Amino acid sequence: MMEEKKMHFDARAKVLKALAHPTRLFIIEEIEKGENNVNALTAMIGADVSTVSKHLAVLKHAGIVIDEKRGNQVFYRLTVPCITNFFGCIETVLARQHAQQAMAIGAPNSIG
Amino acid sequence: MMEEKKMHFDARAKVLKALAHPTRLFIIEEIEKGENNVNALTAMIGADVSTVSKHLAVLKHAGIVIDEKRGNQVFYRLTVPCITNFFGCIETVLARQHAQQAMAIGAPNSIG
DNA sequence: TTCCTATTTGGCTAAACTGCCAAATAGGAA
DNA sequence: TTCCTATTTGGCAGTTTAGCCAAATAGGAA
Repeated sequence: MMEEKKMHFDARAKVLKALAHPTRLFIIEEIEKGENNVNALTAMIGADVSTVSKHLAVLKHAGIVIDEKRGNQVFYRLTVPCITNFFGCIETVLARQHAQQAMAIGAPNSIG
Repeated sequence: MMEEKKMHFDARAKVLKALAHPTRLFIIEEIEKGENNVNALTAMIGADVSTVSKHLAVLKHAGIVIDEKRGNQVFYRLTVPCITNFFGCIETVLARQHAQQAMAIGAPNSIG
């Protein structure tokens, strides 16, 4: 694997890694509707504030969200609007999984 | 967070987690060109065969690739064609990161 | 200043992930 | 059968991640 290509895959993998957590996906979907502060997100998620803060830090470090301090609150919003439709293909994968399961129940050996 | 929604985020996170590794991204890009067997991929990647085999198992378990045994070789291919264009948004995030870095060098406080 | 709220950081434990080696498994050829 | 190649599986050591609590930091109000 060429060195340049490898760095490219590393960079993409880092972004995906930041996305790959249910709480962080929730945060993304939530702030896609509009910016939100840590406290409000924490109330919705139901985990410790420190946990939510760290999830936000992961998203920020990956360049997915951006933060802005106003008064003693910190508001987060998406850096890129495309993140949400981004999930269309994942849904396709999931739909396929469900289809396979259904086929497996009906006809165990018919999957090619 | 509602239970139903939580399961949905869990499912999406699992797919993303499977994608979030440079070697697996390489595999995806490679077999997107056409099916490939474990040996050939291993040669390209330059890791141990067992390592590559496990990466393929992760992708398979996530429903991203499918395998087919022919003779004593196993060929892998993508289950869904969309996985590749899927990365468009990630590139946008990465481009933004680079833009931010460039701006940070030229004008440290001008990022909104 | 002191107090209160919002957020981040440090530290810890438990769990998950990675990559290698060695061994097991499977198919084809002799 | 035995041998060879292709692939998967088991296991182990090192690294990373997740989530909590406690403590530190920052801003606003009294």
